[in-house]
Amino acid sequence: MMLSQTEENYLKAIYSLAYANSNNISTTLISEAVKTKASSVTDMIQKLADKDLVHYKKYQGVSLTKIGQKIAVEIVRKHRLWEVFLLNKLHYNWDEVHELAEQLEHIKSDTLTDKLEAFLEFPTHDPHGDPIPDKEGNIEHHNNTMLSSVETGKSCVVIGLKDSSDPFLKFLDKLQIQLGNTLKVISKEPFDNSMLVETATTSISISNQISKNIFIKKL
Amino acid sequence: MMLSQTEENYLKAIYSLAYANSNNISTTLISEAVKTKASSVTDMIQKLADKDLVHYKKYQGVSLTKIGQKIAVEIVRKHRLWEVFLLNKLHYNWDEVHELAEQLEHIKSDTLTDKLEAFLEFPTHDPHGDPIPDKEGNIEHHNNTMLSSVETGKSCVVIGLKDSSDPFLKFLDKLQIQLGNTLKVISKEPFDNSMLVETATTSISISNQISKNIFIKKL
DNA sequence: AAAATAATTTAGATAAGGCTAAAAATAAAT
DNA sequence: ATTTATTTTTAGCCTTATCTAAATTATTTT
Ligand SMILES: [Mn+2]
Ligand SMILES: [Mn+2]
Ligand SMILES: [Mn+2]
Ligand SMILES: [Mn+2]
Repeated sequence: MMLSQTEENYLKAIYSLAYANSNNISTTLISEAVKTKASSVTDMIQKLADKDLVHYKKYQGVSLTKIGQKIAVEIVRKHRLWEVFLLNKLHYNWDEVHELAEQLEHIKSDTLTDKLEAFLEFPTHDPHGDPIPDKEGNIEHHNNTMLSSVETGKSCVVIGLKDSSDPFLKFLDKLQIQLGNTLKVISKEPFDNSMLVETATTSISISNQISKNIFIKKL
Repeated sequence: MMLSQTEENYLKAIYSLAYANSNNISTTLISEAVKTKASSVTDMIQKLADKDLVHYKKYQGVSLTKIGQKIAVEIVRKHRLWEVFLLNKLHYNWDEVHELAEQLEHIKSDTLTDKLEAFLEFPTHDPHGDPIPDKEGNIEHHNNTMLSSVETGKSCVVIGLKDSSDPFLKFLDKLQIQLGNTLKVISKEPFDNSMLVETATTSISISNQISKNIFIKKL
């Protein structure tokens, strides 16, 4: 099945939204994700339904079919592998790779993705900590433990981000927080749920908004 | 200036045709190069003329403007750098890289090309021996000495190909001729201008059609 | 120089993806 | 249970890149 870049972007958007929202995905949510108008989304999901890539009943929102899901995961796989390439090989920063990967994920080839994966030595996660699906489409999600849930006095390792937007990434750069860093919770402020956190080099105060967006593994 | 992939392909086609034909390029030639109908070409070259990328007078064919030429060379640069990446890093064969580079050359970024070039350690030629333009668009063409012009008894090194089509590349694979190989002309057949050539491992007969398509450096 | 042929341009259509504005359906609030 | 507000769909139009068929210009051939 030969899909346009636009169709691929819709599938990927629906996939991400379904992961975050579980039930049927609304036209409006998709329109925000692909930055277009709701009326255009209706057109496109009807087209995708004709191609059996989404389940769709008028006014009821959409969900991916088996084949739609498979294609979406392939695009996610390509996106994340290209991000690894851009960071590890071309030395981009983690806040620069997403935009370029948005283009590179649409390169069509039967062999490119697997060759790229081998060249990168089979990375398991992208620069933002998101898991990279394997060749068969299997994907190991992390188990949603956030920094906000760590008890006072306990330590943890940063393994991922819920929000990987450029501003958030730049903000973490400023705090000198990177994937793999060990953080220790010194104290928690009941008033606003902020926490004092010890990094390798210093101590910083982190708002609840931030700590709810950082995936960690407890130590 | 933000150009579509289609517009970029037209500019690149006109650039290549101009290098091979020198004078103004006809609508028909372009239509063959971009695999479309002549009427579509007329539409597009009018659009490119409006954007000052080509010089165009009705019925007189087109030539690239300074800015059109600059853009075309940038795309050629990207194409050839990606081909080097695909061959050197992902271990594709030289007959497989072109199709993928046709897609990759359209990735838009201010920084990607230069970073890719640095990562590849500033290659000067692509896998088919074609010169890679530098950052400023300077390009060193080879001096059009063909294998067919080598005298009997003399040796030469293969440095490039006039025709880099997949069938020709596969044929050279069969003959075990690669870039960098030294060839010695054993004898020439006046009747059909074929030649007997000694390679590192064996002797082969090469037709004039082939020897006219192989750039060499005399030793 | 006129006629025939070939190349090029124009005119009119189509398909993809998008938009605005209006209509229809669903959800929320009285 | 109505009314109101929100969401979704439809209808009609636009742009880009393509096509076919017809008209026009250029090039050959006689
Ligand atoms: Mn990304
Ligand atoms: Mn990512
Ligand atoms: Mn090529
Ligand atoms: Mn090449």
